[in-house]
Amino acid sequence: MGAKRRRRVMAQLDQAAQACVRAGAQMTDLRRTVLRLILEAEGPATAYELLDRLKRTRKGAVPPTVYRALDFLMAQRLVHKLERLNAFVPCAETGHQHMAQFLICRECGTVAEIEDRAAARALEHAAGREGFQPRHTVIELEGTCAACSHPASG
Amino acid sequence: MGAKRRRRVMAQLDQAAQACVRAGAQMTDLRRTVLRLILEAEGPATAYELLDRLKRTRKGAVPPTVYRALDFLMAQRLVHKLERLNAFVPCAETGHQHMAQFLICRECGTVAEIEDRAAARALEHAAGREGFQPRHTVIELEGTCAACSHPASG
DNA sequence: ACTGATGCGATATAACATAACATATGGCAT
DNA sequence: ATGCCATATGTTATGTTATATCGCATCAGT
Ligand SMILES: [Zn+2]
Ligand SMILES: [Zn+2]
Ligand SMILES: [Zn+2]
Ligand SMILES: [Zn+2]
Repeated sequence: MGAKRRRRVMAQLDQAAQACVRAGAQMTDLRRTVLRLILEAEGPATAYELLDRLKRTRKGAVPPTVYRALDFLMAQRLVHKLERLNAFVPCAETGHQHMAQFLICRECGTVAEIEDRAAARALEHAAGREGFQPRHTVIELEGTCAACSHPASG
Repeated sequence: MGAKRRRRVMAQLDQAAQACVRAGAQMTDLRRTVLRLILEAEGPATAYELLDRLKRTRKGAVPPTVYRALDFLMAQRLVHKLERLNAFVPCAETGHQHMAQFLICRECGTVAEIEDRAAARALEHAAGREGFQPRHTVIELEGTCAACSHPASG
């Protein structure tokens, strides 16, 4: 089970590297490592959690080390920041631009990235009516996920 | 011009106090003062900005003092937190429950609270499809406001 | 070689938020 | 009146998240 997942992570890293080439951006060792740590994480990872893991292989890593990598990865749309959690997750749909939307479960901590076009359109229109040009949109729904709603039936 | 605004703030404070009574919540001096500081602020106010102002009249105020008041005011839906800015604004539409939506201008810092029912419905439906029950939703559009988009025509 | 852009190292500090325990107050049952 | 509980706030300390700034190395274009 671990092997399959590792292969998937590797494939995602390669995809990400190719996307960077296409965008004229440099996927360095550091950035690739931080992205790998995020991909390998079970859920959202905070900057300092990533830093701790990064330190295992990169002795001198300090906060700016990881924040710089995160800034790059966010600019490339390879990862998203969850503002409610101050934590980072891989983009579930890299490659095409989208208005990321998240469902964050308070019970189990699970985060799901969804993409509801109707909601995105509605917000774009609402902004347009105000003459507002959105550059970055945060949409995070915090509550109870399906699994945690059901009283463990079975 | 200042007098008019002060009267409006006072009216808002009284409304807020009444809402608290209806909700069985205690609008204490401290909480009222923090709400007043938020209402008087020109724009979004951070917790530490509020703390600094609070200290002028409440000598021993420390971070927990203001964070507790903010927690109360948020629970009463009298203020919102802007997650992108770690800052607080008064609710523009107190009294009726709503999915707050914000337009945050990067240029001038202006924040507008809007309420687009179509977007809210779409997100509720999207969550429902996933079996997710939202309790709190963050919607923040960051970009350029109408005033800042126009090259100062005149 | 010179220059500018980028990536990263390294140190320090700023900004944001909470834990944990103490004290005060008021309502209420005995 | 006394004891008890809940709520609000005081108090001290700490934890967590993020940035500023300066320096060095590399590399591409000139
Ligand atoms: Zn995404
Ligand atoms: Zn859950
Ligand atoms: Zn509101
Ligand atoms: Zn503006």
